[in-house]
Amino acid sequence: MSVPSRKIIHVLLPTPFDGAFSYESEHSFARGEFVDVPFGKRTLTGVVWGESDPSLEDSGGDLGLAYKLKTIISKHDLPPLSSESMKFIDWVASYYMAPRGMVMKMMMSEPSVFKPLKRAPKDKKALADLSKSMTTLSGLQKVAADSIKKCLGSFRPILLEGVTGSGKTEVYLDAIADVLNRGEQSLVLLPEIALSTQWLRKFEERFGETPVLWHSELTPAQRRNHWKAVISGKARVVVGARSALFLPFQNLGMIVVDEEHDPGYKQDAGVLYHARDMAVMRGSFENAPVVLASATPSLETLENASAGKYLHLKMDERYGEATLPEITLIDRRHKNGKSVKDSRWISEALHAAIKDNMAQKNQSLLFLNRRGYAPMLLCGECGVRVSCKACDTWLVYHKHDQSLKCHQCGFAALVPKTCASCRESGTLIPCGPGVERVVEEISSLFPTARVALMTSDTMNTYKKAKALVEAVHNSEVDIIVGTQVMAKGHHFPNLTLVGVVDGDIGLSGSDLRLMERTYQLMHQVSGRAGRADKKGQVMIQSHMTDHPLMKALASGNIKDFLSFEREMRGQFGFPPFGRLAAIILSSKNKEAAEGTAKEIGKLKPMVEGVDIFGPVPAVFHKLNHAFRWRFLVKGPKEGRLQPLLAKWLGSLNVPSHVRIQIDIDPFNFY
DNA sequence: AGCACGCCGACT
DNA sequence: GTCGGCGTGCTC
Repeated sequence: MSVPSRKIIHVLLPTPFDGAFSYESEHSFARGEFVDVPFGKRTLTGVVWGESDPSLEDSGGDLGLAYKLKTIISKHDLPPLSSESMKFIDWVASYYMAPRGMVMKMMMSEPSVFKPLKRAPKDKKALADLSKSMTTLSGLQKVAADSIKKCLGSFRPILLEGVTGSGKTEVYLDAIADVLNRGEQSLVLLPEIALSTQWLRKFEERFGETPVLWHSELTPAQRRNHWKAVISGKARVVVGARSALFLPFQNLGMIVVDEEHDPGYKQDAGVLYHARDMAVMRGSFENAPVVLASATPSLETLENASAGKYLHLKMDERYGEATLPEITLIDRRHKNGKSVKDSRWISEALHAAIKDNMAQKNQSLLFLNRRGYAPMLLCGECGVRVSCKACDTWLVYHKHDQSLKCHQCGFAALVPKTCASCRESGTLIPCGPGVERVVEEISSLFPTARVALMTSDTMNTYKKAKALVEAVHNSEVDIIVGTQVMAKGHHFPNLTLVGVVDGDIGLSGSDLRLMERTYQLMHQVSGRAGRADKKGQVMIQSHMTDHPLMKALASGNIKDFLSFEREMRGQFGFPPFGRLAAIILSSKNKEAAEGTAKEIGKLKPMVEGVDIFGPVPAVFHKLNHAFRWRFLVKGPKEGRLQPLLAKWLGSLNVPSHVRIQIDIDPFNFY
């Protein structure tokens, strides 16, 4: 018999459970309130997900009321999570088949908020009035901005397409001014590295203030302040990397996803979400427009736009049909594609082009998507290659610090003096090119050139990234050697020549968007192609110049490229023409991984229109001491794969030392 | 996810 | 003899 006034409160906790835990209390709690509860031997902060009256509770049942419920300890003096935020959490969890608790944990991303403060906080300015407007928009910009403003107050995805320099940023900042007038919050998502001074300068020009920032390099105190500013509604404009999408907004009026095509929006650890896709969902819960901005929209977004699901605003009318920069294929098997004297990775044709470009005081980029000096070390004596003990990978040689690194698990060690296998010393030979090696070679080919290396190793903090970007902007660099990070969110007006050192890497990928990415990258880095002053040129060194994709690229026509890509994806039923899900099994026990994978394989459901491939050993079969097997599930665009996956995987009992991970809408097939 | 409990290897 | 490795199990 329970006293009528006692309530059962359901609290969702930041733990890997999908369901809320039940507690009792004499008090009533509002949904969304943050409360402290005892959980096992510790105290956790969770969120009130619901309340029920014990008298209405059906006897026992699935709550398992065989034991006495614990009591809620206290509640926090914070505004409750909005019901829109809670709906969003529910939805993300169900879409990605992730425990709701873990999704909510992302929204409680600053744990110190829930701990008592050691020192009194310095009362930080809670983002002053953003009002100052100094920029005038061009006619075209105004049209686009007005179209966005008309959508405020209701859900509407909008593709804002326009070449770099067409002023997309000014357009959405202008719309943000209207959101401010409505008293609502705005969120701008940028690819991680693009949170640059370039962008912030534009913002400050427009609003005379700094927005509230959210990214991985904030100090805990900053995170605490910013998180609180968001939940209290004081933060009017938030700019951040993908994780900012999970901030506890109170009244979100608009979301912008800049560089929407950037693969960095796909979270590849923990809850495997795609921030662009989830931004659209969050917008729908918040009744807010979602602006997806890009010069090179993803095929998915373009498809949604042409199907009329997204409003399509184009900013580049005055350039007519946008064209790719002039693209030349350099066939490494033929004479002018042969390496120039004293070189292994630079062809005569590319060498001549760089020389020319330098003479005209323009910048050149050598693009190679391989960090380090050489992807592998080989023993010249016994032929053994140095591999990672934890993974199925070769260790990458980084010459600058004489290290060997595993790019999968992060293992790093100094280069050994002797071969571990035959014990001979000084026999290890670097094999293949990495960016460091290209730097070395290009520096000896062009001794007077100022060469900059731009990779995640040299741009791993905002400070370093900023310095490099500014050096390029200030023309303190003649030749950039870089991986894809160099292109993220940056545009270099004097960069007019791009040499793709190994164009074949993009063709043999186990990443279905690799080709699209290569094209996007070229577009992004290849100068102001089509503008009167400087025309961009791209040279791709390849051994497969007959490959249809290469030919499509060389045609120099975006439409050719996109229709080829579209056709390929359509043919295979890949997104956006079908749905994919990957299942990854992993275990430190080799036999358990394989055995479980095969057991699950035997139970593959047979469903019309759905193909299930696998199990196959993952591309990196061994990763971090774990052995991995994969399934790929492919289904029609209409409908969802999740129910099928839940039915298939939910019923089986997997040994506890085998981990099952579901990747909905996977990006890579590793 | 944490955190504790529990059972086998190299050290104060 | 104990410290500590991480496999396993539990949390309203």
